[in-house]
Amino acid sequence: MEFEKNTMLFGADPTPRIVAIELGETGTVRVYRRENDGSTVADVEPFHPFVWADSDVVDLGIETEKLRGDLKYAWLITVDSWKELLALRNGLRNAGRDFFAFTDPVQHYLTATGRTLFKDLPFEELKRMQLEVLSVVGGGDLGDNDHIVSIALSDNTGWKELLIVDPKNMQESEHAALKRLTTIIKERDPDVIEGHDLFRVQLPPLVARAKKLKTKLDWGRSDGFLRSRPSRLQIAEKTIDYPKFTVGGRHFVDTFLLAQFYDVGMRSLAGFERTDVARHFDLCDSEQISALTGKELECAYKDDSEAFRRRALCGVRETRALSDLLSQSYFIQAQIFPYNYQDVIVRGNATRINALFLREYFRQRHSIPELPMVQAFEGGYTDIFLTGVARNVWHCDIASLYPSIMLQFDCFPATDQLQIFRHLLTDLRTFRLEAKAEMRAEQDPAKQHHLQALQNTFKILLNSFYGYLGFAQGHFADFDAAAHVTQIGRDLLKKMIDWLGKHGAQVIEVDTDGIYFVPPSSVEAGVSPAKLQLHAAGTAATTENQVDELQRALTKELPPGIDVEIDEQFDAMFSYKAKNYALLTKAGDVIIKGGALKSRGLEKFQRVFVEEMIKLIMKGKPEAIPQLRDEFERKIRNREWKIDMLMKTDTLQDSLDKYRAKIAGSARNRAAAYELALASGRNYKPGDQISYYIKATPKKVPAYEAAKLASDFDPQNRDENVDYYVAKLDDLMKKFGGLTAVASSSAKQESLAL
DNA sequence: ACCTGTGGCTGATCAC
DNA sequence: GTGATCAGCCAC
Repeated sequence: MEFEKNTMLFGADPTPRIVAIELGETGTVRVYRRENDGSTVADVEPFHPFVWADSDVVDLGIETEKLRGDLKYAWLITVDSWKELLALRNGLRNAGRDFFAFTDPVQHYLTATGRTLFKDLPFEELKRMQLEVLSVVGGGDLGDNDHIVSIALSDNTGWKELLIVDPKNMQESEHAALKRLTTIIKERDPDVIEGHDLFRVQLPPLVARAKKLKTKLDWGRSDGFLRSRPSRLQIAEKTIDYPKFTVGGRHFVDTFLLAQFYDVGMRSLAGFERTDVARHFDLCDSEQISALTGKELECAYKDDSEAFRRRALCGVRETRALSDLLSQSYFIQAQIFPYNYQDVIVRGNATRINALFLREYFRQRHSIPELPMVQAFEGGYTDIFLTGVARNVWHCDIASLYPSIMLQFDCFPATDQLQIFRHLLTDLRTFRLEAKAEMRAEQDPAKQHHLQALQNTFKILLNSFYGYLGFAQGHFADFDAAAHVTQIGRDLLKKMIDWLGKHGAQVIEVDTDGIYFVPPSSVEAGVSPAKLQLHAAGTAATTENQVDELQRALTKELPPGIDVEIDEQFDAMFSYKAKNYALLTKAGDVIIKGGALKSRGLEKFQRVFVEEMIKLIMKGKPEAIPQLRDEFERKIRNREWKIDMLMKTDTLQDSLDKYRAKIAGSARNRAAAYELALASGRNYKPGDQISYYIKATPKKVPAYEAAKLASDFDPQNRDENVDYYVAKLDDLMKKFGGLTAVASSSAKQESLAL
């Protein structure tokens, strides 16, 4: 199956192996292509940016094209250069006309032509260079005393080079290193420059030093300069401000941002520094070398030691390995969406889907709608029917619930007159199944890996379509349709719950598309739920039949196209609150879900304690819990742990200025992490993490006054507030005290006991 | 300039 | 104390 032939998804122009697009001389773009011999050629192509307008503009002396259909923006104005487009936009704004236009010239070009980057280009043929700059901080942030001490470079062919600034001849040597860096970039001509925290940490000092030392960073493919402007990135609940750097004809990829995106799905990274991420993926070839920081690093540098060289090169090696893992999915997405490679990474799913809609409406010369009025709508159904411990717990869920509902019940945007939504959803679903099947059949590991990345990309896209319906900035968003989808989802789930209940199952917990329950045969009828002891029944063979039988019976209750899977069985479940539970797998592993049980907002000792306690509860040994508590208390009082067990790590969401402003305006409460960040005098930014603990104080004071940075902790002279931490332990005991023995009923189920 | 959605729990703080 | 509010994090 050649997925790339689907023009709605991949664009209508199949031009292969484009590696970059750059704005050229007036009215042109340069299209850089990779030839089969590995060289790069530049084609100069005409450039016609455009504006969608809500009315004819002949009165302004501009020609327009009337588009099909009766949607709001039904006139297309095309001009011959970027300069003209900027002038047109100003003209329309001044004339009070309503219009819509992309702000990015590359999106204009790719949308208008139907081209995308990287078609038919293996990932290995992309020229990726890694960069790591080490600086010595001589005072405040990027002060005059700061210097670059080394620039490490590598690329995906295995080449590497280390530029070290001579400490005895700082200025001249630094100047030479920067010039050499520019020369190397021009000679090796990478498509992509990769680095960890490239935008916030690596590039700003380079620019600052280059300015100071009067050397130009003309890294562009046609000699253009490095440019930057403040930008903002929303990653789940975090907002990261960063200077967005661009340079003509190349892409910047920041593995720090890739790690942030990765963690949204997995929530498994300990931190976001390169060493944290590399360690998580088991990419550290030598932790000690990599972890060499601060003073140690400075000494190693001044001694001109081998350790310094190894450390400096270790960074780019790890960055390359990280990028190998994390950037492939975006490489594929760049073949689909009309965005620059570096922009595909930072654009959200719904924004990217919007770009697909607009490209297809443009191709078909069809009018487009205005942004819809925002409306709140209800989400998925969540409920809990039983708290405490249950044994022999099964899980069932509806396979890809929202995509199935949208297709089965025709929940599509009302304004989508070309039915793009339906077509894309249908195709993506087919493609995903095919890519999965092909992947299983494939022998070559490299091709298998590619297919895996492809099917995963399809999956993410597929799951974003529902979100698009409720996306305020999507031209084809439809909040009524979104509300309809969730309404059907809630109804389906309630139907399943009813059916399970009627057939003797005990439903425990429900969330959106899945149900945890104790199967019928193991629920003892006539026992008061308050004393209900649920347990396993039957042999493995009969269980298998039971699963099939139940799954068939349940599916029969539901509309066609809605498939239920009983996908997992567990030895035990600890049900605490909605979206908060733990599972004991048949293999003996414990899976914990929910913020109340495993949030990063809890100190490590609390997370460990909760995990151990839940294990004991699920394994039927609650009597061992007081011992566990005493052991933890002893370790706290004897100060046996390293501070990482007691410290809390918070992520700064606001800038320090914004925090100050909010405090001044009583718009928020004080918080320890911000108070410490302010007191440190360092330039903390949103997205940065602060680790702190509570020190002993003569009087009881708010946490933010007793907080101390973990980095200021002195193991020789410990000052943590042991009573504070023991009290937390007892809070946990109280919190879970009533749920340790057997399943207890919630208020809703108590009526059954009567 | 940027932006998928809703639902739910907890700790910290603060006004009452 | 108690409840309200906010921020942060998590499930799906």
